Amino acid sequence: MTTGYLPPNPERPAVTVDVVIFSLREKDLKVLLIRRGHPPFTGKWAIPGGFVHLDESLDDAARRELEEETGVRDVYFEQLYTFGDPKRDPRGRVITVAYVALVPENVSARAGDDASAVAWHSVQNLPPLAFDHTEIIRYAHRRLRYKLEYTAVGFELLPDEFTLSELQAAYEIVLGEKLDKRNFRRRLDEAGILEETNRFREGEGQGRPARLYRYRKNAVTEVKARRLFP
Amino acid sequence: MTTGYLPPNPERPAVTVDVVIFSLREKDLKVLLIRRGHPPFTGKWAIPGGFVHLDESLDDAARRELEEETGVRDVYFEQLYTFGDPKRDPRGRVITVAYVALVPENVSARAGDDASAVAWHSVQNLPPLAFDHTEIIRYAHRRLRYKLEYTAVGFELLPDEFTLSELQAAYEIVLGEKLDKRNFRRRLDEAGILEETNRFREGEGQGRPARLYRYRKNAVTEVKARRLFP
DNA sequence: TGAATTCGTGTATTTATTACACAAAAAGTA
DNA sequence: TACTTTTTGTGTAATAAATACACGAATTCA
Repeated sequence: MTTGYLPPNPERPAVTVDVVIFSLREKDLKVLLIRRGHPPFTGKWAIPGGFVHLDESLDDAARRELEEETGVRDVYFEQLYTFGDPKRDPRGRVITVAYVALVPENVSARAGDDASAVAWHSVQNLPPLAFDHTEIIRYAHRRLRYKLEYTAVGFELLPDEFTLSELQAAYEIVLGEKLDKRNFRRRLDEAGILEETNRFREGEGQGRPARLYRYRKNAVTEVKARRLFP
Repeated sequence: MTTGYLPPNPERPAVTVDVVIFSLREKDLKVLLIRRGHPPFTGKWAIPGGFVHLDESLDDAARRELEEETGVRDVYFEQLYTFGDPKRDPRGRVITVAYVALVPENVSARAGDDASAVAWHSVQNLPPLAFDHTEIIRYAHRRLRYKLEYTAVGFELLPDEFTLSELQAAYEIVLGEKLDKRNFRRRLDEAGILEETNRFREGEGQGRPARLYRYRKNAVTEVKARRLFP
């Protein structure tokens, strides 16, 4: 602490981070919800979150919440928006910094301390949620669709190796529209963000085995000059 | 206050809003800076901001700060990003929700309570700034360039009526590149977001007077299907 | 009245996007 | 083992969008 005014304690809002965790499951875009075990909104579904510790950055707080609920580190996440309506929490003034995270299907959820249950819910069919979490999820979904068109973020929803059909299906689920197979592949090819492996997805389906691809980590992902999928 | 845990006072961060106010002046993109009159960073330049009151929303706090420094209401502004590094303020933990605002050239700055001076500075040539404000301005500038390509936000930097050349110059300054006059005008025409007036900018230059246009308020501005200026 | 300046307009070329179909490889079944 | 079913992987022509580019008209200034 150096000199200088800071507001006395009772005048400070509380600050939380809340994380919208997306994952593709059962051919649907799902979001991880917890059933609240404490007031307010006990028994209601909510996105995971918690108070920001005094010595951790916002990103660190989001990472911590994410790991508590999924056990995973090193997944894609980014800050979404900060929600600060004075009435959004009945306990008093709570400002929340919302994050979005993308995890692949092989990541499983686990209930944290203050949740009585955890489950994946389709974004198309959300239960009534605590706080303004419905609004937050809607906002996150809009941002995800948007980012998918411009950046290579779609890979974050798939395991390390995937077939082109799986990747296309992922895009179709998030964007909510069918894509043309050949045009989709041409775009990926031009973008140069994939590398092919010598392995194939065999035995699973009943047709011809598809080649497995992997995302080139050194590919420039952010702020493409052109849309990836117009 | 209903039941439910909230962290006790000393564990809460302080929360501010800071506003990056952009304006076009002297054929340059400028940002409004205040010279700090109190610790920390007394005498250093900073973007205007202040603590969020317990009973106001974040947008309201940003609007209030904006009005204090410029005297204007009803200008374009939007939330930018929330900066929360634990070390960003030497007084202790202060999280800031950053905003961007766009004001036309006819708006003038005025020093608030805790500023010893106010001035417009070119974003190309910023003085050393307090806190992480250099980073915040950089981020805001990137977002502005980006938004300009996709939305009709450029009008917010001009007065109600403007010539097409003035509008083009505004875009060129923010984007940092020359645009083709005929292509620029065709795009505006196709977008259908302008309406022409019967008035002309006369006497000011030495060439042929240019027609004045105005932005059609009912035009759909957000999330164009196509880029406005690719 | 002529020189200088800014305004306002159209077309041809290049590039990007879209729409569309079939043979090859494997699995399942009779 | 042959036949059916399913999924993979590939190219081209038509349409739409983006770019590059020049000059006469209207005004001010000397």
